[in-house]
Amino acid sequence: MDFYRRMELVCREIPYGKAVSYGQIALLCGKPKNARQVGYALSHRLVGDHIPARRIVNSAGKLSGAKSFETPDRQRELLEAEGVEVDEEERVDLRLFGWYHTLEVAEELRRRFEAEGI
DNA sequence: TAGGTGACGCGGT
DNA sequence: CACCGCGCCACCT
Repeated sequence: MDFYRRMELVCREIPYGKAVSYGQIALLCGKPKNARQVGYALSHRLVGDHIPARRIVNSAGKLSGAKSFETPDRQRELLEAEGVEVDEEERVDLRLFGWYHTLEVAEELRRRFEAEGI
């Protein structure tokens, strides 16, 4: 299975104005223990730049990858531009802006991976 | 092959 | 709350 190709499809499902953790992405990709790999893929640009990397934060809501953007505050600016509040600690409240995917979304993605042999 | 490094996460304190 | 220790795993020396 191609984890990075899966990541691309999963990331496209993250809604505008929402944020999600590395762990959630890994889970949807079928490898719940690979949260670190999600960060690795993003920092090394292994999944293309057309995915909403700005919406991926750690489980505490912190913008842990901000330093990898054009400028250190770029991620915060992009998120705020779509209505996501970021506090002075570079953190978003996932209870308010977190993306809680449905079982339907998870199954739909699984079917797609299966169908496309990913 | 062995050891080090993280855009990580969880549980304990 | 915060901080810390530890498990985790793909990659890179």
